Amino acid sequence: MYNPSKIEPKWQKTWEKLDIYKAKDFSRKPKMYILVEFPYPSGEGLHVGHCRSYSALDAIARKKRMEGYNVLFPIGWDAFGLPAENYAIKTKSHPQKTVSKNIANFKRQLKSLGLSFDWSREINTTDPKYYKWTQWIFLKLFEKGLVYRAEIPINWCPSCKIGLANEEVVQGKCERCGTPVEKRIKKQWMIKITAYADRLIEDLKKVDYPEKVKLQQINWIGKSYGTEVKFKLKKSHYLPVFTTRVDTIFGVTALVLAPEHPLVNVLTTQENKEKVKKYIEKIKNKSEFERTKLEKKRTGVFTGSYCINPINEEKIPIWIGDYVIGSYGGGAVMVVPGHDKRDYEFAKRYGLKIKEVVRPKNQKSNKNTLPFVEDGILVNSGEFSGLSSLKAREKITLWLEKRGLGRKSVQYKLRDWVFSRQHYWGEPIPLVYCENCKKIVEKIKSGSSDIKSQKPKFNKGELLNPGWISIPEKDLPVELPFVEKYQPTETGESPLANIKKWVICKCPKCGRQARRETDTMPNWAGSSWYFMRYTDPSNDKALANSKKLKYWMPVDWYNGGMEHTTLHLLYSRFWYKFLFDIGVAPQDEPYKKRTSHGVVLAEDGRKMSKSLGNVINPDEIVKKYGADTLRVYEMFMGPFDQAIAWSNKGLMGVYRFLKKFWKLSLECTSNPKSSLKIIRSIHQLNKQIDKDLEKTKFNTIIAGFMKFVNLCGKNKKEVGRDAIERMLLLFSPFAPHISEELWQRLHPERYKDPEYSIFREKWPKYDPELIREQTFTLIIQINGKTRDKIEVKKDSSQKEIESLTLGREKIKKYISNKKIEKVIFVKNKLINFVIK
RNA sequence: GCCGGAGUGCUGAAAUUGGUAAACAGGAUGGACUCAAAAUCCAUUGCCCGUAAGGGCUUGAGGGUUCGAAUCCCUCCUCCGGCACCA
Repeated sequence: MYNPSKIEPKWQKTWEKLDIYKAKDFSRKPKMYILVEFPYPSGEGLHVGHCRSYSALDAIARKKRMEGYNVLFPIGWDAFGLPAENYAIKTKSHPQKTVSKNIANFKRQLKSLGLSFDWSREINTTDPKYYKWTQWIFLKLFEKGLVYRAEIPINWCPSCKIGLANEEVVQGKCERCGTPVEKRIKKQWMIKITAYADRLIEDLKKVDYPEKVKLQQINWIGKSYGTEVKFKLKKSHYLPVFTTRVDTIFGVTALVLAPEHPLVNVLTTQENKEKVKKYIEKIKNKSEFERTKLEKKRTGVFTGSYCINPINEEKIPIWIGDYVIGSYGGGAVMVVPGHDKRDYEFAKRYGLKIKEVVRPKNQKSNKNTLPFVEDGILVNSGEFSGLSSLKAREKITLWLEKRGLGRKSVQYKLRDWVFSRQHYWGEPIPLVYCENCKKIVEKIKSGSSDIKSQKPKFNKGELLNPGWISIPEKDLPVELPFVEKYQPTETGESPLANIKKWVICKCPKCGRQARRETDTMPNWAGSSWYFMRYTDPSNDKALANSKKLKYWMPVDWYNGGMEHTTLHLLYSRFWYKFLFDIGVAPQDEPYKKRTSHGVVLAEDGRKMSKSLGNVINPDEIVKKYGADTLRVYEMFMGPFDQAIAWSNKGLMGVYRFLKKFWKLSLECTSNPKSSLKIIRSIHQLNKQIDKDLEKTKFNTIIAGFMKFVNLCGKNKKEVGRDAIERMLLLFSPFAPHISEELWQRLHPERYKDPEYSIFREKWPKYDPELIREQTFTLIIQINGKTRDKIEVKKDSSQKEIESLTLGREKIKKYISNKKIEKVIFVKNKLINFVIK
C-alpha cells in the first residue's frame, strides 16, 4: 500500500541529516544558481501558489544536481513592509513577534513539501545583520549623489489619517475604509533610477527573459525621442516644451501648462489671477481618481500671457490645463488641435484656432477630416511644406538647433523611485539631519567657503542635501528600535518620530546635536539585493565576499510572478547595475534567465481569499494525499506560466497515478530485462524530459510519465527492473519521496552506506540509437486529406512508397480513373496525391 | 485608447521550422468485483448520418495563401494581463 504519510517524513528527516542539498562555495563542478522569489511570510501560511512554483523549480534543481552541477537553491524571508505591519496591528501583537511566528510556520510547511532548499543559507530581511547591508547600499547610493529629497504627492486617506502605498489604493479609494484618497505633498527621499533608464532598456538584450517581460519593462521606462522647443517669453526668458511631433509646429495655436508648473504665477496676468486661482483650487480638490478615471474632459483656463512660436514668430496664448502632467516633459505641451485628439477637443471647447499642417500622403483634396494624427506630408509650413513628417522632424529640429531655439531631447515615463515610507516596519534610513552641518554645506555651495579647506569632508550626497549626514559604516546597522506603539501616526509621520531618545543623537560629522531620519525604507529595499546575500549569508565584513559573488553570480535561473516585472525585477536590476559600477557586483545584470509562473486560483475560478472561504490549505493536502501528490498535481494542472483554477478531481487523478505506479514497480521487479518496446519508450521519455524541462513544460512531462505507466500496466509481462529503475531516476526530481522509497526497495544494499541516496545517483542519459525507430507511420493523403496510414520502413524512397500505396485497395478506390496531377512526398512522413 | 497574450471536446489541456487535431488527466455512460458503498479494474466517449461497413463535419467568425492551415497573412468578435491624458 502506498502510504505517503509514512514515507514522506522519513525521507525528509534523512535528507536533512545527510545535508544533501548544501551548496558548496567553490567546486570543480560547474555552478548553477537557481532562485525562487522569497516569500513574504504571511499570517495565512503557505499558499498553494507557492507550492506550484517552488516544486517546479525544485525539480529543476534536483535534476541539475544529478547532472553534476554544484547547485545553489536557497530560500529566505521578505518580512518587512506594510502587510506585516497591518497583520501585527490586526492581531495586536508586535510585528517582530508575528513575523518570527509566521516564519516558523512557513518553514514547517516548506519542509513538509520535501523541497531541496539549502537551509544553511536562510536569510531574513528584518534581521539587523541583513539590513545592515541594505542600509549600506543606500548610503553608497547617497554618497554617489543618486539620492535626493523632493516634494511629491502621496496618497493620503483622510479618514485613516495615513499615507497609503499605491498598492493600497483600490479604484481611487482607501483599501481599508473605502474613503476617496487625496493627494498630499510630502518631502520624500528619492532614488535616481532614471539615471539608469537607458542601460535598463539596452541591457535587456543580454538576458534571457520572456519577451513579454522585456516589453513590459521597456514600456514602463517609456523612452521617447523628440524635440525641446523654446517658446520666447518676455525679457529674453524662454519656456521649453517637449514634443515628439515637431513637424506639426506650424499648427501650434496655444501652449498648455500643468497646474503645478512653476511659472504659473509669473505668467498669470493681473486680470486673470482670480480665475486661475479658482481653477487650480478646483483641480486640487479633485482626487486623482476623478482626474484620470471619471473626468476625461479636458479643462483649462487662460493665463492672459502669450509667447512667441520660434518657427514663425506667431503670438501663442498660454493656458493652464488639467490634462498636462507636471512631471513629464517639463510640464508643458504645445497644442496642435489639427493633429492631436486631446488638443482638438481642448481647442473645440475653448474656441482655439485649428490649423491643418499635415496631410495624408496620396491625398490632395482639402476636405481632410481633422484631427489627422498620423504622419503625412507638411502643408502650410513655410519652407518645410512638402516634406514628409519624418524628414520634417529632422529638418525643423536642425533649424531650431542652429538658432539656439531648440534641441533634440529624450523623455522617459519612468519616474524616480520614492524611497521613504512613514511607517514603522521597515529598515531605518541611515541618515541624520544636522543644522550646523547644513550651514557649513550652504557656505561651501555659495562659494564663501572653500571645500578643500573644510575639516569635515562632505560626500556628494551630503553636498546635494544640505544638513543630511551619512551614518558612518562602522555604526551600521541603525537598528529599528522596539516600540510599543507601531501604528501609523495622525500626523502622517513615521511612529519612530515619537521616540525622542532615539531621534536625538550626535552628528557623526561635527559632533553637535542632530536628529535621525524617522522615515523607513519601502519593502522593495531588502528584496533588491537578497540574491547576492545567499552567496555568503553570514558575512559581517561585506554584503558578501567578492570571491563568492564572483563564483555564484549571476543567478542562472530566476523564477517569479509577472506582477513583479515593473517593480522588484526593475529595482533589483537597477541596484545590481549600481553595485557593479562601484565594483561590488561582478556583472551588470543579476539574472541570466527569468521565467514566470501563473497564479493558482480557487476552484471557483476566483482568487483564493479567506473572506470567500475558498482557500486550499497545503497542509491538508499533504496530510491526506502526500507532498508528492501535491507537487505532481501542481506541475500537471496546466501550462506553468498560466493562471489555473484548483481542481480536487484533478488532484485525485494524480493520487491514483502515484498509487498505480507504486503497485507497478513493486510487481515488476523480478524480471530483470524489459522488452524493446518498454525500454525504448522509457528512453523516449528520458529525451522528452530533457527537452521539456528547459522550457518549463512540466505538464507534458507528467503526462509522459502517466503514458509510460499506462503502457507498462497494459504490458506487465514485458516490464523489467531496468525500465522501472530508469523511471525512478527520471521521476525522482518531480516526486522525490516515492521515488527514493521505491529505489531503496530495489537497492537495499546501497543504503547500507548511510550517506547514500537516490539523489547521489547520476541523471540517466537516453540512448539515441535505441530510440531511433526502424519504421514510421506513413500518412497517405488524397488532396491533402488523410485517407490511410501504413507502417513503412524508415528512409524509404518516393518510388518505393508510391508503388506500396497505389496498390492499396482503399487508395485505388479514391483515385479510380482520375488523373494524378501531382505527388507531394515528405520523407519519413507522408505522401499526398493531388487528383482532379 | 495604446501595448502584449490567448480563443481547440462537457472540463484542465496536448499538438507551433505548415503535414495523423484532441496526447495525458478529469467528468460521463456501461460493465466486473461487492449484500452494499468506497477503492480497484475493463470498455466507450469531438460532433452529425448510419444497425454496421462506411461517410461527412470540426480548432472564436469571415476571407486569403498552399497539394495541405489550430499553426502563416488580412478583417472582425470575445476574453485575460499591463499601461493609461506621457504631448
